[in-house]
Amino acid sequence: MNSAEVLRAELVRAARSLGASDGVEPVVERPRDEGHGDLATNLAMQLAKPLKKKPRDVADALLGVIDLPRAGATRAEIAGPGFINFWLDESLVANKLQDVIAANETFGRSDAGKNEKVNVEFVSANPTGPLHVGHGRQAALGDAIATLLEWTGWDVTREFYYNDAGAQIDNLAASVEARLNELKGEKAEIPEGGYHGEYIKELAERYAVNSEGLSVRDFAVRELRKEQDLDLQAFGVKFDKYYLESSLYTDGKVEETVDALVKSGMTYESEGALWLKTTEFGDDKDRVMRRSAERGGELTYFVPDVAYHVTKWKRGFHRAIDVQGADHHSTVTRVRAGLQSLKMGVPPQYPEYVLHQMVTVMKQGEEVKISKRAGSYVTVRDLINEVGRDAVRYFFIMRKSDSQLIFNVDLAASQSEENPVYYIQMAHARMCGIFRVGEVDRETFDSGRVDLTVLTEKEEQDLIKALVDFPAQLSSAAESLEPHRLTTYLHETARLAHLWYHKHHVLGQTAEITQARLALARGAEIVLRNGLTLLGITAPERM
RNA sequence: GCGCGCGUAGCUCAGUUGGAUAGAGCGUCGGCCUCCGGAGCCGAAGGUCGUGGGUUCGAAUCCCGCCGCGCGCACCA
Repeated sequence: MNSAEVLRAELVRAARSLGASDGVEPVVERPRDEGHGDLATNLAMQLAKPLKKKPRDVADALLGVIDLPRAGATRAEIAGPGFINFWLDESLVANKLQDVIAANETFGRSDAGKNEKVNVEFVSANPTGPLHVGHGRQAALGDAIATLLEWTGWDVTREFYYNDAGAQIDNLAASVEARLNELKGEKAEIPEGGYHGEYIKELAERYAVNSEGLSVRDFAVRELRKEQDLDLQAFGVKFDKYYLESSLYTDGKVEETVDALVKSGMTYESEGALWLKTTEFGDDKDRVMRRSAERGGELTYFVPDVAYHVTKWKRGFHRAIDVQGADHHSTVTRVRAGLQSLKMGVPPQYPEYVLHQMVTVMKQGEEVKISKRAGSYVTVRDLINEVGRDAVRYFFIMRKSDSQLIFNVDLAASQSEENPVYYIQMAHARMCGIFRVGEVDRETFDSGRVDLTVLTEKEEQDLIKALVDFPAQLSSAAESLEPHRLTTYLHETARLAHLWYHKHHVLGQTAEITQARLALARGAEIVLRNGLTLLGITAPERM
């Protein structure tokens, strides 16, 4: 139990003894303003109405029945409209640092997920070209979310869904064909909606030299998948499962789903097409599942998508998270409507979606729109080559996914403290540096017998509190599926570490102080390292 | 036009799920200083949280209207 939980338990007991109902859930949090103590509760304000008393009177009464030592506090006072602020025993706070060091690389882990299975699907690019910056944001976001869930006790599967069956692939094949014709001296006629990038020409050239007995289509898909794999490798993202859309057709899963939907009674025929009543589930109009004969009679794209999500459910994932660009927003209602129509006991909010807004790449104050190879867009590879994997990862998750992201290439590439990645890595390297210069082995450093209560400087207390708060920050980031909370936290913690470092020397003090400060440096190093590695960013020992 | 998202310091953005005097970095201005690890450290100025209402003890946060930006609105994916 952490200090907040201890306090909350005591508050519940106190509230009951005042005659509050059993359902009280006092909010205990760390106040923004440190003048307001280490922890604060709004309990008195919550109880004011049911008890028909003024908040401050309730607070008074509560203080009368609260057992401070049992709550882990040394002092409490009523403030503002009726908050009760608590000051924790400083020695307790300092001793929390022991926990950080003892847990080391596992510090921050929790078991909220109870080892239940969750599927995180991200990137899911069509194999029609190199990955673009949007995919990059998705890769960084999805991978970070997956890791956050792992750290909070979920059994995570990272999954990539290849749309290798639809019209996009026809366009791809036709585009390569056009370039092949060009090689034969004919005029290249790239179809409408086709692909114009330089890489298409390269594909055609390679195919012309050695087709390996494959069709243009199969060859192109294979090569581009290989290329995307390399992009992901460069980015350090690993998937547990690649799911091919085409397999849904060959396994008959798509037709199964169509049949089941028809049987559910949620479909109807109109104008020669088959429709799904998505309006029953909040859509603004019903959607076509199967086009009429005169339009080709093919299934629309969201049908295999429904079939795909059925497999997720059947594969035992009772929680699924899809990370997608916000431009695919319209699929959300359709996929959910399909799953609901099937009445398989899938919750209405399944799958959960994390949608991200667009990425704008800026270089020297100007927007960069194209890359040489891809033509119409900037690739992930371009960015990685230019600023490095760490910076790309960090920059892609440092913003809330639902706000647009401006990727400042110059800042990401700079080796200065204005660059947040560099700033955090530098803080970590500094902590390591202390040990290096002091010739103390970090790994075997034993803080067990060190008296940490001598860490009474303001900067020390601030840093300790931040370090101890890491698991809570991590949990909240995981719960809300918002990795940016962690980057914000890490930046702030790095700031506190820099501040402390500049103000107080570790080496060359009395043995007592040096030992205690080494423990603090070790704790900071651990938290920064865990945070960075969790996000797929390296934590160098020197820079 | 309809749906979704966004609008917070000059700029880029946080804001602990409704809490106390709204924060950080960069930039600007004014001082220090070379240290275990380096164009560093300290301080100041800077805000009607797009706007107008509502909900309540309390709103940047929730609800409604309006303004601005982005995305989506096919028998495309």
